[in-house]
Amino acid sequence: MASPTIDSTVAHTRQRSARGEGEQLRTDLLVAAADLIAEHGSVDGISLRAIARRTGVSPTAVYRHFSDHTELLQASVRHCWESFLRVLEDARDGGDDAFESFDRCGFAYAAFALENPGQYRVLFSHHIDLEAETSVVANATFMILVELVQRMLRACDDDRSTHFVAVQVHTWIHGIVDLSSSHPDVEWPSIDSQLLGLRQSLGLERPA
Amino acid sequence: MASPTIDSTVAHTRQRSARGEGEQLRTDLLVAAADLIAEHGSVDGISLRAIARRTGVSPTAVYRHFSDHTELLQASVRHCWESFLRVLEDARDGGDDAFESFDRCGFAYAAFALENPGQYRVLFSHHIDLEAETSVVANATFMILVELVQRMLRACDDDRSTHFVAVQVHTWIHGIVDLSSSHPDVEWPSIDSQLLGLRQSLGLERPA
DNA sequence: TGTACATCAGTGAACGCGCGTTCACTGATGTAC
DNA sequence: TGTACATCAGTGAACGCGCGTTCACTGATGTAC
Repeated sequence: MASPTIDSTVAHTRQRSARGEGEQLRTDLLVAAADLIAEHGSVDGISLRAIARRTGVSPTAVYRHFSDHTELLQASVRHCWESFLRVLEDARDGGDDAFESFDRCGFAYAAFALENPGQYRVLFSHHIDLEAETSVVANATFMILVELVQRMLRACDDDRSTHFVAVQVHTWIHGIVDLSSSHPDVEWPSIDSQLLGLRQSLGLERPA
Repeated sequence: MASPTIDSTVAHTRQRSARGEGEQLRTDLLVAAADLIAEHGSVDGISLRAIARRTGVSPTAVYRHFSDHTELLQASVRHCWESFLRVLEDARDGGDDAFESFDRCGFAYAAFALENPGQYRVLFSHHIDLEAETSVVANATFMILVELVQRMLRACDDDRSTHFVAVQVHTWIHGIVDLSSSHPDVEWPSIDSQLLGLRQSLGLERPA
């Protein structure tokens, strides 16, 4: 409840970047921050000093790349969104069929959330003042879904509102993965059967 | 992102409880903690001193009722669960018809979550080591749902698994209210239309 | 080819702050005699 | 009816800690001449 020590791991090993390679530290800090967020399950309580420690660098080195603690956390949230978007794009682009893309995206979505519950929660379950650029990325992930739903509804001659159905898919899948990852002790039905139930209940099946 | 000052409000007004009324402070602390959790949207970062300040009492007074910071937060989470359970029980008991009870509970659930987003998130969207007694309360809320689903399925001669359908209802409604309250800036369909869509998609309609 | 200098990627000490917790205390109120 | 005392509901000062941020610095490396 009160946060246990979360950053005992120190990277003693890091050696100073070569001249001109200073940007490497920026990336290293974002990755360390994302890891800490993932472990902690929240962006609150992730200190600048803990991120620096995890990266193997003094707290003051952070200020060479970020103007303050807040900017570092914001950049790291954006980093998480970009990872998530890439996962969904890859799943979508694994083939041309909309129904198969939908299934692949569903599994990829669930896999990301269950493997990175802390990061996922930061993306969707925590009210954060996003920078504009992050909102753009967040919107792009939803547009992947909207597009797939549109292609499926067309293939079925189904005249439901694309946006409404996309919201239904999104709210439901979010509920499934958020509850599963928040309450791993509960015996949930398998993710596969839940995603199948979702697709059937929402009538998103390939026409016969 | 970095927590803004959240506890500027100090209750100067509180006067010392009368002799024998010392337990009043315990309740006051739980309410103050729940309020702070609700405002902050997370249990992390809610300090014992902030709770004492909000209650109008010195930090040391807390130790007359709780052994430490963690115990205070745990008790306050349990307090939130009990409020939530009471809301659902009241909604369920507003009439005998299972289908109407289901609708009342759905609205009550959504109303609680949207009016107390911080509290709701603490209940469902944050992995916490619950004490045993809190788990009992949490289970009781799910059993309300299971029971209602069972009555509806029976009325429909529907042989689907009660538990599976109850999980479907739970995951979906959680997704709806969690996303709505986490992202109030997005233009979601109305809660009413989303709950209606849920009930229709899951085939929980009164037989004709 | 040698050297002075600028640049770069950081470090380390120090600051003021809020935190959880401890300790000894205060002052009102009920109770025993 | 008066008084000594126990109990109760707190308070206030102090502690050591980790925090975000600042400041002046270091030492390696590239570059101009």
